[in-house]
Amino acid sequence: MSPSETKEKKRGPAAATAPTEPPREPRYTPSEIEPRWAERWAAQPDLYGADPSSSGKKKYYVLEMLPYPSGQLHMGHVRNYAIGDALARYMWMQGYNVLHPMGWDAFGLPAENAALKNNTPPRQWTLQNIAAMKRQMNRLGLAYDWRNEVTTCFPEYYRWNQWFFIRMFERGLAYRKKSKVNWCPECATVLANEQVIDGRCWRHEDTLVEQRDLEQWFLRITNYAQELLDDLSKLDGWPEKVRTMQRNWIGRSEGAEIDFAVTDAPEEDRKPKAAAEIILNAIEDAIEPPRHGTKVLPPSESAQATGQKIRVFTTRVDTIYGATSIQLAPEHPLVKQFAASDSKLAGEVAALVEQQNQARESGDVAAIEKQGVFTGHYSINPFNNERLPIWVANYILLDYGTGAVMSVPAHDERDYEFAKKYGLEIRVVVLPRRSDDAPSAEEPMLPFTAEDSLLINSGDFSTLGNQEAQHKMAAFADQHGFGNATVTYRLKDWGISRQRYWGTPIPMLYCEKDGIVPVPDDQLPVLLPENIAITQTGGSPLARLPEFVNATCPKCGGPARRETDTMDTFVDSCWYFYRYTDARNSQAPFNPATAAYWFPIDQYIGGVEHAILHLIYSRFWTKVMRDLGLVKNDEPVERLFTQGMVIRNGAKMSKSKGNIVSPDDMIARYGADATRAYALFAAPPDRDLDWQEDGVAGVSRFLARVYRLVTRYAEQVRPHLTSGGQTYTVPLSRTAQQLQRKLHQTIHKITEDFSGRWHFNTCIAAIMELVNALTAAEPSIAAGEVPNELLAPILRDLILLLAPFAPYLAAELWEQLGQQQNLLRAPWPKFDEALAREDEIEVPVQINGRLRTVIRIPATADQDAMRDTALADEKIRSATADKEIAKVIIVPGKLVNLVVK
RNA sequence: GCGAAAGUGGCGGAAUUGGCAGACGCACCAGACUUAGGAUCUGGCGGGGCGACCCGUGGGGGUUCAAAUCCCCCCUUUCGCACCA
Repeated sequence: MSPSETKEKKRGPAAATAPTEPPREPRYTPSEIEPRWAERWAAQPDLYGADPSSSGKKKYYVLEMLPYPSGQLHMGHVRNYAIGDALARYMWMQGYNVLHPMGWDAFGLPAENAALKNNTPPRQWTLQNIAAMKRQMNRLGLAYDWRNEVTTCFPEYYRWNQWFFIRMFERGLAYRKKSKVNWCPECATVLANEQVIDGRCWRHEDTLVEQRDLEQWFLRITNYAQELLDDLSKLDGWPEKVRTMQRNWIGRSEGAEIDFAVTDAPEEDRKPKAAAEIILNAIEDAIEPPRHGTKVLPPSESAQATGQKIRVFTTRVDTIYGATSIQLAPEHPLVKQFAASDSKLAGEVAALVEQQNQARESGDVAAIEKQGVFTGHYSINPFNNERLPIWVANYILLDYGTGAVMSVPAHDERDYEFAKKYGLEIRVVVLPRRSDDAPSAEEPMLPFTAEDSLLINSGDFSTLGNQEAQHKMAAFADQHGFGNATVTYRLKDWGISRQRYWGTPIPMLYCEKDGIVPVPDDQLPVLLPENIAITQTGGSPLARLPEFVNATCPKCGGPARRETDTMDTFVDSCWYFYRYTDARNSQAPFNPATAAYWFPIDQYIGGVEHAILHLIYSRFWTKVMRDLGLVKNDEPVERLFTQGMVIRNGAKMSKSKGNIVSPDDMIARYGADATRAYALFAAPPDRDLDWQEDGVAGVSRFLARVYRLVTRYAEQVRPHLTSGGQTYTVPLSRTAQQLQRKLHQTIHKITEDFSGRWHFNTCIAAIMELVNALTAAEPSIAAGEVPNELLAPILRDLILLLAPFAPYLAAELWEQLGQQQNLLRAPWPKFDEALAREDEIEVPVQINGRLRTVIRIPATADQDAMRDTALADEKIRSATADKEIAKVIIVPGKLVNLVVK
């Protein structure tokens, strides 16, 4: 027998309230109530079941982002799940067929690190963590249908990763290439572009990412760049912030590519020596001669040998007559070629790259001073046949556009800065457009970069508007074979190869004879060997297992080598939410008909940190699946909600900050209901939440008050809950009416919030107000002024309103009211506007906008009545006695303002 | 540098539309009760003033009968982007 029960018995039954003698009542003991209910719920696996064939019900798919099984839930998880769970419970009570699943993003590096540290196999470590976190979730009372649980490290799941990969390979969407890739020395693996933040690893903020040349598998996400961009405009249920981030990430820009021929023509004498060359000579003098006596070809000679073209990308082809140099990225192939025969140049470029790398470490890339080196070579502007010096510049990026740029100092900030520094010519070729469509007479402030402008000094294109000129000049280039209009994206193909163990094996074979061969479908899954010792960081552990590596080519039957890299774990989370709809399917990733019923996800909830990574990859995957004929929807997620962070003492909760609050601690002290309700009460869900333990205690006190209140009247109202309608034998007292009114106002407030604003903090505050009103009315209840016929539905509805936020307490009290029906299947309280309406209202009366008094008037009072009552008020009469009332402003039902001189 | 969001008591926050600033909770103060509890109940709680009143939503200006809310300028914080040609 628990201590609380002992106390209960000693205290005896609840007595009617008497102000002088507080009743002895049972205490609210979440530590007893909650585990009891958790056990009952666990025994009913279909309690939160979703039924696709459910007749007549509308479907609702609510989903929280699946966690990585680190071993412990943190408060960010609790907040995330408390939001989703409240919504799921509300939708159930609204009569929807709700799918609310949960799973585990179970592959990933921490399992390997843990294996290294504790000598525990990754699988074992992961499964232990899953068990621990699942226990925490159940203790929190989260309403998940575990029958659809998805664990991404199980072969039953990852075999479909492999299946999808092969489908993509067949369609040219997965390909292998050698390229410069991001390498995190700490992770000892390659990272996707999306996993590099400010040149650093997304998991290791202090670790600079290196560039390595490696053979990698890529997914051709760029094929979908335009659609991923276009469809963002359809996602009006997504936060604008996330859409903007994705737009920036995709980074579409329209422009033109133009070829500049590298020239071997000797320098013309009639042209004055360019300032650049003067500077170059000075630099030359300052630099030591090549040490090994390499033969340095004169610029013209080396160019003569090539006769090549430099292709530049520009969004401002209209300014091409203002180009005064060509700038190449230091890594541009032509630079290598120039440098091969020019060791001085090679040294200068190397110095440039070195400086750039050092600057990169300091973080602020844009602030790095622009530096360049003249190559000694020239190229020809195809529009006017001018000879332009070719430079190497540190601000040109190899992997954007063509890695080469025409420099137009008059009309580009960076080119301007560069030209000023090195004394390059600055030539104005567009002018602001005046209101009469003529070019402005004055020289504009340089650099002049405004979009709407008119061309000058641009041959046949002069006087054109620059938009028009862009089209005509690109067309001109096309006609003459030296360029074309084009579109570039910043988005790059997704590199998914990881030199790690704990991930999905890439189902590919390398055969001497047949080359790259996919593993046949009937041999899937390619199982991840589990008896492997993780002994070191780095390298692909699978490569050290001969029995894994050595395979047979399915085409020729000869020996083949297996791919030993594994897939990026973001592949796992690309489509897991489809698997939830049909998680035990062994014939296909899921049944398309079932997915078609549930998709798109109605509400997805998670942290904003996935705004790019997961949320762009999974959009891509859905589009691929659509093209494979598996799904009908273009987008996976209808509405997205990004919750704020949980912070404490001014910083995000983290081990390194030492400000972690453990959910287990909170549950042990205050219960799951209080912990969850506080997570919703302390701030609106989209804002950061400041965790204050005193606040949890406050919410816990509130729940205890509800518990005592309902317990106190449970027995007396129970018989009055069976009948359907509310019939009263006597007219309701004023107090009774007010309680009823407060109830309906609360129903209205919470129902409205669930349908849009999601300010659950004020929802819980509203329930507190309702409870305060009930408490205040207790003397009247004791005096028999509130009939049980009314008190019964008020208490019942109070429990229902509380259920999404504090499910354990709601279930407990629901039973105390004698209700047999599952609370989640009980209908949400119905709002009655007539009952919520006030009959008498307080209206502020102002004089010149300052509050002077408050009058009580019937809610139905018209403007005249409001004016008369206000003017008759004693305070107002004395305040306006010797003054002239110039004007009376009346806002019906709101306020009276007297304008007095 | 560009873009977005935010700035309200000692603290978390409230105030869908311009209409009583500070709901609700925490902390604090006073009291009641006591089987002294991680209680509970009642009252108070932006600042100033004995008072009538005055001041008050980051700062400064403006619009309005009326501004936390709208407009202009500035400051601070957070987030995103940042040599993208």
